[in-house]
Amino acid sequence: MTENETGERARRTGEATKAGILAAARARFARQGYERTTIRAVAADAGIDASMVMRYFGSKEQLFEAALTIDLQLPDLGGIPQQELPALLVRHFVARWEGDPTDDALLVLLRSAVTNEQAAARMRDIFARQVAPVIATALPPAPDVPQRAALMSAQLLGLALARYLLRLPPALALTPAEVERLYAPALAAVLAGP
Amino acid sequence: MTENETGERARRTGEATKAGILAAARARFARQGYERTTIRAVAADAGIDASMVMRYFGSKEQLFEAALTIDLQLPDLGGIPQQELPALLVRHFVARWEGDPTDDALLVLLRSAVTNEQAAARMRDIFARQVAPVIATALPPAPDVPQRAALMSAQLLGLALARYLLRLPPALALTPAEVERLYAPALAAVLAGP
DNA sequence: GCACGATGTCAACACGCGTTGGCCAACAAG
DNA sequence: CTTGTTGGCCAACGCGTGTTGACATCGTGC
Repeated sequence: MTENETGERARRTGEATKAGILAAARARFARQGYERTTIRAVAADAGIDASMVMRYFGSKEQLFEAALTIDLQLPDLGGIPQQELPALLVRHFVARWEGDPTDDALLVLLRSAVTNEQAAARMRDIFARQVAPVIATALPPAPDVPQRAALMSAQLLGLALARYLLRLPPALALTPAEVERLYAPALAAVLAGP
Repeated sequence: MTENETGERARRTGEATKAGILAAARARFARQGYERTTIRAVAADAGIDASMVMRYFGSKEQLFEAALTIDLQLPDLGGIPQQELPALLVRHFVARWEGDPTDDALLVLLRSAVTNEQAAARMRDIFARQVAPVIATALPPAPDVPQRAALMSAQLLGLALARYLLRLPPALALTPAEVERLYAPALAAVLAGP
């Protein structure tokens, strides 16, 4: 057994390969979803044999699980006035979707969550842990805060669906700034309540 | 001419079988999506052999195509005042989603459109032919009417996504009337513009 | 009666899938 | 040198898939 020493030399470990597999898997899952993504294709993208994927991740399902890890990177909304929250959320999400083209995490999650119960559960978890609390801190306490947060999330998800998944032409015709201008008031309407 | 006789095995006409296959296919596609739905499973649900499905529909893809035929049954909005349109749309869509449980058409379309380009194209077509014109008739002419219609569709799709596909608990906690009360103003915000 | 088309079953084919296990090359340690 | 570990390839297995074609059954028109 190899022992780690303090003066550890730079070695070509399996970690690099594992990261390569994960990146390839994310890209495939994002483009094709869970079912149509094959272990063989992921392995080919990563430049190794399919059996290596099994070695490092155990099974296709575990590989998928690993690819689902996501951090929405929501900013801290502690001091944000309620009026500015909607525009900020829209801007942040659009930027997140259109930012780094190699960051397929959101695409993986949304595309998979619609047909894969495992991914749907992950989505619910992300909403409960990352989205709902952040929105709740910017709102005065009320019994229907979680419901309003869910409806705001629905709006943001619907935007992503129409623009980045279905690619409705009129939705694509808008610039990010125009989306913010037209869509933020809609978030605000749910935020404020009827 | 074949007569229906009680107690005797009536041989099915081809149309009845075809309709049975289509109903079974819609249910499977709605629950499992395109990839995980197998011809054998559809045939078993319809109580016939898998080769019958091929006989009647040619291929799995053509069966899917047939299952995608959808009529949103949007009411004529000719005389509707603009103020009432959002609530009417929300009510109509929620009713359509929660109405007939055997009518899986919407579920098929939405679930498939996220991973299947064929279904996505169908969705764009439905938006362009059924949704956008109806919304446009209720609005004063403006250059950004299609964009606003697309964003309203995004909101309705997001609602369906959160409530019926992802099943976010807070979104499920709302009654249809509460959804209408909270969500219609959001549609109105997009409809009216900033 | 008899052929015929409609309705349906059955067995098989070819293929791609996830997964397994054996083998190989490099290399560090004893 | 031997031994063990690591990173990797290769061939194969078992299975389920979409799809095909040969065969069975039965009501009905000539």
